[in-house]
Formats: sequence, structure tokens, C-alpha cells
Amino acid sequence: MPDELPTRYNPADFEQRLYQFWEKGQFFTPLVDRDRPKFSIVIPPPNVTGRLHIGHALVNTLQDILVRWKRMSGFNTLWLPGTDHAGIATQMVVDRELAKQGISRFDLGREKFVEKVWEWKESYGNQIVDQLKRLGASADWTRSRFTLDEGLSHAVRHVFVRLYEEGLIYRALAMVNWCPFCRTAISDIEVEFREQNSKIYEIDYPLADSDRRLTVATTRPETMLGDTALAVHPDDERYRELIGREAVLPIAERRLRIVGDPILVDREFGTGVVKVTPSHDKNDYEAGQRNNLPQLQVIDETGRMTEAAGHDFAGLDRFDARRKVLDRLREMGLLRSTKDYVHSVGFHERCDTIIEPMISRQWFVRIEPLARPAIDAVRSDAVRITPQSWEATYFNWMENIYDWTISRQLWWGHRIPAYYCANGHTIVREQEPAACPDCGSTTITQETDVLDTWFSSALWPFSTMGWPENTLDYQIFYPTDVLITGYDILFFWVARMIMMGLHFTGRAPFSAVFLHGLVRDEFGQKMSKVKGNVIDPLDIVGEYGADALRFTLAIFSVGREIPLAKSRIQGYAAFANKMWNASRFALMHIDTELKSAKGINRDELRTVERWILSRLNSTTRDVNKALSAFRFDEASNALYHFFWHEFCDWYIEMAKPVLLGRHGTEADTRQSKRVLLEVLDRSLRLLHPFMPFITEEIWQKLGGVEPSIMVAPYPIAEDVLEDREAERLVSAVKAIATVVRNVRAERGFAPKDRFKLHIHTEQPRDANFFTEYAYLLKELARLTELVVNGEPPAGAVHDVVEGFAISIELPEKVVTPEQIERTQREIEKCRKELTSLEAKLANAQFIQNAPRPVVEQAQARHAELRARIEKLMQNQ
RNA sequence: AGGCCCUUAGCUCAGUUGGCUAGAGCGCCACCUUGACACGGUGGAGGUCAGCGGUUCGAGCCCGCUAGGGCCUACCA
Repeated sequence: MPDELPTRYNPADFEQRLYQFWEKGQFFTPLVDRDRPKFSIVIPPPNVTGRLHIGHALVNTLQDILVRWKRMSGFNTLWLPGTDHAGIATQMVVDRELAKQGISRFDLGREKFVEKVWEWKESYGNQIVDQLKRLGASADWTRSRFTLDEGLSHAVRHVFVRLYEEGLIYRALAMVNWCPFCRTAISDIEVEFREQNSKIYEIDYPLADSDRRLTVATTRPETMLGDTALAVHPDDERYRELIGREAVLPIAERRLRIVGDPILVDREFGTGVVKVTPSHDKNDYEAGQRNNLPQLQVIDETGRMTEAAGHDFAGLDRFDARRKVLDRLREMGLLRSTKDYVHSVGFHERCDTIIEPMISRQWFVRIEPLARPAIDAVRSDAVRITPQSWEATYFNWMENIYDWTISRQLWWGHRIPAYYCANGHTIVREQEPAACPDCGSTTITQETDVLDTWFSSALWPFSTMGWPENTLDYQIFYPTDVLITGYDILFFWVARMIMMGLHFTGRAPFSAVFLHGLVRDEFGQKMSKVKGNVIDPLDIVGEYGADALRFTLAIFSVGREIPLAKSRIQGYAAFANKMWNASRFALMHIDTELKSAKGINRDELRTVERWILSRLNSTTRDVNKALSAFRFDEASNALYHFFWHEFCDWYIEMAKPVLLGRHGTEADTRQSKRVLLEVLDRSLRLLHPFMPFITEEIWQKLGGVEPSIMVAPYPIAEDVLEDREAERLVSAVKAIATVVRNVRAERGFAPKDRFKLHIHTEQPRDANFFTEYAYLLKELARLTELVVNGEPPAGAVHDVVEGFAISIELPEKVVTPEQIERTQREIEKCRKELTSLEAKLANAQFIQNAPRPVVEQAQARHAELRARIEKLMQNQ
């Protein structure tokens, strides 16, 4: 029996098989067709060194949901994948590999090392791609790109040269953030400031020409060896007359000018005297420029003290030097105090090394001219950021942006296309020149620095499409439609893509940005190996299936933090199991003849069938609407609720009597089966973007026309399916059944005990409905009999439900104190609401100002409450 | 220091232009092995929507203040 499903949902049985089926079927590859509406997105390229973590799972699940939705909705859809060469990260990984063999990259030399990295990339770089496939990512792998491949490298050189020619890239000596561990400059946003418990030291600097001493405070005493001045505030009466005189730098015994600098010095802070180290502090550097101070580099690029720090210190690590300086000062009696101090210290986010501000020659992007159009693009809604609150952060950063340090002293990356001739001329060209255009020299060397990884990432949306060539892909799929990523790389990546896209293609690279939250553990803690709270998505896929993980991520995708607990994933695996079993049930009753002749005649449908189709229709509308607004949570919630709590809990139960032939005609049974199939089919298609595997597995057994559910049309809402009347009546049936069950449970009757129920209605149509569907209520509420508009005995339990007065005849009168109290409470609640409603309705302004439907609703509610109170009173 | 955000059931969170009789999932309690499913079914308990004040016929939602928490940017001799 090929059509039967195993009793238990076991995703491992089919997920990988289905993925291979999709790949083989080439369903992920769009057509090269410019006449069809397209939808395109590019993946945030994971690092080649990456192993799939839960953040990847989230961002790629969300992209896949959109892509599958759009593809099924008829768009020519491209999801372009790829990986990032990740300069520092990858270099570090290979460094570590080499270290295991006892060699360093310096032993190999640049060329050999880069070869090694490529080798590493060829063997391990595809790991993350295979892992994405486990999640069900429907990216077009045939178009996969790598930031360091030939095409992208060409784009990088092209952009570099143009920016240089436009004066937007320059090389300069400047104070940059230096990582002594990675031995490279890094940009400002790669520095992570952290509060540290540290010490602040007060040190006495004697004046050169008197006994007076000036006390300065510092957290970094080792840098004093590089001091070239002291600064005071020019308006500070305590020190004003000292400006222009000299102090003596302890230990080094060097003369220091005392300068007045209102920008550097805050009179209120500390002693009001500041030591100035222009070579190792950003503010001091600037003060040095203003006051024309000499620079003295005392720390080198490895974090050790230089010769300039003095013979006693040269070669010492900066932190050892700190201790030694303090010892000296103590001996000299110049260390006035040591106090605990909390301040923030900059760390390199990649390697956790404390950043050393350092003057060096680097390449920069003059960013302000690029930022302006990028600000306008967001302001004018050419690019819409969701959630919108991030726009403020974006503007704040973009409006106060400073030049971007793009050179890195690494070996792995895009080597900067600048060349220097023997006579010191600089040539910036896409290809190495044969001779210097200025002097004809043929002795030419290429710049050794490489570019910041984010430089190539900034070009990703168009470089991956073949730009700067005017390729068909570029013409058809650029600009992309939406970019999905985490808010943590808004500045690193998103802002820079907008800037580069606008500058080089004249268009924003995407019209929408969706920033998802960051995944945390169930207690809101960051996941980290140290804490041991890491959830490995591949473990989850193995345990619960990719679909359960995807559904969980979708439902929690909104908000800044996504607390992920296994119990939640388990919950959605249970949902998958529910789908599985509901489908099993349906398949048991759907015969082959039905599968080939799908479709239903709406005019012949009974109320219950019209009801479920109406509910499905409004779910369809909600899901499409939610997805358009990136409300993955609303979409998945709507589907979860519909499928489980409307389709399974109610419709299937309501359909059973007719479906199983216990009630109605054969024609009714056939219709019922048709509707069951129709609703299941549509539900599966609606759910497919969220849970691609299980929906495909089941759908394959439903006998569709298309080869795969992933290319079957996505349902759209149809007004004809909406049926308010059916919704009203079935809603009443549900509510009445619930009340009867409630009374049964509350009064201690057994589930199998059956009662006689009376329903009263003035509407002949409603009376006919209940008469016709008496069998249904008898089944759902377990009744012996349903009487419409009869004479209920006084001793019955009365209530009013959705406008219908009902009375339940119990076999014996059971009155417990709890029960009386409960009725009492219910009446109280109604009365309270009634009182406030009456006040509302008595208020002329409410009647006047509130919209008509609101007033009508209040009036209807008022009537119902009164009737209900009256009936409930009879139960006493 | 500037900016953004959060505070709703035991836990984690929805609640879109003010109309709510405030929802969901998980957890909890009671009952039920009914022929799709115990990864199930039925019923239930649980909230002065952080506090105070204002606008409004009407505030969880808008405005102001207070308290607590988080994040981003800048800086900290």
C-alpha cells in the first residue's frame, strides 16, 4: 500500500530523500526569463569556516520561507547562495591547523600560506552548505558564489579603482585600532568596548624648574614612556601660569611641554592635568596634532615595547612593562595612589585581544559622500527597514559616520590593487602595470595589505550577479527584493551594501530589509560554548526534524531576542505529528478516484463544509498578508491554529458521521471526502514554506498535478469561499457542545453520560439548521436527543450561548456547593459587565461618537447578557 | 552622555491605525486509552496589562513623569 503513511511521524525517514528529489528536479533554479515577475534575495554569506549554528538556522529558515512562498506564488524566484572568505576568521583557523603541526604562517611565507588556505577551503569550505541543505534551504546552488572567486575579485578591484579615482579612497598615516595578536589594523566597529575592573594610578610629574609636582591620573602607566607633553585647561586658574613651562617625565627623564588644550582636558575630571601620549591614544593623538607635539612610538605592532621606551623596557610585553613602570615609580616615590576603577576597554571582537591605538599608514574610504544618498534612500522609503525602529539607529550611525579603515595586514583576502614603483609613485589599477606611468620604472611591487572582508561583502548583491558585466542575471534579478539578516550587522554589512549599491548601480540593492532577533537560550542568555547552553541545529534536526525547528524559529522570529528551548521545538514536532496523523486519517478515506477528480461544487456543500472552507479561506488571507509584512510569527501561528484547532479538533470530528457513512447520503459522503481532501491539500500548500519536508511527503500521496508541492500554486483567498452564515452557525454548534461538555464535567458526570438538550430560537432558518444537524450535536456533545423549540423542564440547566437559549436535561439533579458558587460567580461576572455596558449605552456621547458597529455590538451584547443572567438564575 | 527598546497568566511572548468580554505556546489541576494521533482528547484554574497622572464617549495600545531591565553609538586622564 504505497498510499499509506506509517503510524508515527519520523522525519529522518524522508527529509534527506526529499531534498535530493528537489535538487535533482532543479526546482531551486529560476528561469532566465525577464518577462515573468521575479523575486530575488541573496544569502548573507556564512563564513567558509562556519559550522551551522542556530543563528544561521534562523536567518536561512526565514529566507527559505519567503522564497518558497514567492516561488509557489508564481514568481520567478532566485535565492542566491554563497560563502564569505572571512579574512581574519579563516586565517586564524588555518593558523591553528598549522600550529598543530608546529609551524607558523611566517615559516611558510605568504604565497604558500595562501595556497594552504585554499586547500583548506576546498576540503572543508562546503560543510556549511551541506548543513544548510539539511534545513531544507531551497537556494540555487548552481549559482553559488564565493567572495574570493574570480568574478567577485574582479568586482572588488573595479570598485576599489573607481573609488580611488573619485577621491573616495585614500591612503594616509592615521591613528587606527591595532590588534597586536592579529597584527593588523581593524575598523572602529570591530572594536567591542567592555566594562573592566581595573586600576587608576596617580603619578607625580616634577616641574623642570621648581619643586612643584603635577599629579596626573592614568589607567595605562606604560604609555607614559611615550608622553611628549602634559596638558591643562587654559582657563584653569590652578595651572594656567604653567602653560609653556616644562615638566620632567619620570623614568625617562625627558622634558615635557605643558600645553593648554580645552578640548582634551576636562577641568572637573581627576586632577585637571593630563599626560599626553600622541602615539598611543586617540584623543592624545588629536591633541598632538592641535599642539604640534612630537610622536614617540613606544609599543610595536606585536604589543611589545620599542627601543624608544628605553633599554630597560624594550622588548617587554605592554602589560609586563606596566608592572615594571609601576615598580619604578614606587621606588622613586612618584606613585601617589592606586585605586580601583571601572572603565571600558576596547577588545578585538574576533580574538579578544585588547586593542592598541597605533599610528600607521592605512587605506580608508571617505564615507560621508557615500552615506548621504544611503540616508536618503531609507528616508524616502526606497529601502524600508523592518522593524522600523531600527531606522533611528541607522540614521544615528550614518549621520555620525567616520572614514572606514579598509586595509588589513593579513594574507588571506583581496590584495589591494595598488602598486608602488621604485621611485615611490603609487599606481592604482585593476591589473598590475608593466611600467610606472609617471617615471617609466619597471620595478613595481604590489601593496601587501588586503581589504577588510566587509569590503567585498558590501558588493555582494550585485557582484554575485556578474556585475560589473551587464549579465542577464544582473538585468533580471538585480536589485533584489529583500535582505534578511540579524540586527548585529546593520552597520557592518547592510549600511555598506546600500552605500555601494547606490553608488555603483544607481539603485538600492534591495527595497526591504528585515532584521531578525538574536537567538538566546530559554533564559535569555547568549548561547556560548563556555556556558554550555548551545543548541546545535543539527542535533535538533536529528532529533525532531528540520520542519519542527523551522516552525519554531518562524514563530519566534519577531522581537529582539528569541528564547529557544527544546520544549518549544518538541511542541512543534508534536504539531508535525498531528499533521501526519490527520493526513493518515484523510488518506484512509480518500480513494484514487477522488484524487484524480479534485474540485468541489460549492453550491452543493453542506453548512459544515462551507464553514471549514470559509475558515481556511480567512487563514489563507491572513497568512499571505502576514508574510507580505515579514510577520512569520503571525503566519505560522495562524496555520498552527487553523490546522490543529479548527481542522483537526472540529472539522474532522464534525465530518466523521457523514464521512464514515453513519449519516447522510452517499453523495454527502462523497462531498465530505472531497472537502477533506481539498482542505488538506490547501493546508499543506499553505504550510509548505514553513515545513517543506512533511508537507511534500504527505502531498505526494494526494495525487497532485505538479511534480512537487514546492511548485504547486500557493493558495490565495477567494471571496466566494467566505461564508459568514456558516461561520455563525457552526460557531454556535461548537459553543453549545462546549457548554454541554462543561456542564457534564463540572457536575461530575462521566464522559459517556448522555443528556437531552433543548435549543430555542425564533428564527425558522436557525431552527431548521439545528434540526438538520441534530445528529452532529448529538455526536459532539454526547446527547440522547436534541429538541428544537420544545418545552424544557424547569429542572434543566439553562444557559444562553451565542444568542441561543439552551437547556440541558440531566438524569439526576446534582448540586454541589462548588457548582452553586460557580454559577454565582458567572452571574456576578455577567452583572458586572452588564453594569458597565449600561453606563456606556446610557452615555449620549458614546452613542454619538463611537462607530455604528461598535454601538450595535454593545447593544447586542447587552441583550445577550440580560438573557443569560435570567437563564443562569433559573439554575439556582 | 545621546539614541532605541522592553516591563501583559508560573515561564516565554503575541496583542498592527485606541472599541478587549485581554490571547497563544509551554507548564499546572481533574477526567478520558472513543476504530488518525497519549507527540492524543475533554474540561478547568491562573492577569488591578510595572506605578502615577493626562488626553478621550472609550486606553494594554496615545502623551507626560517615576521605577526596574536590555541594547546601540560615543566617551571615560
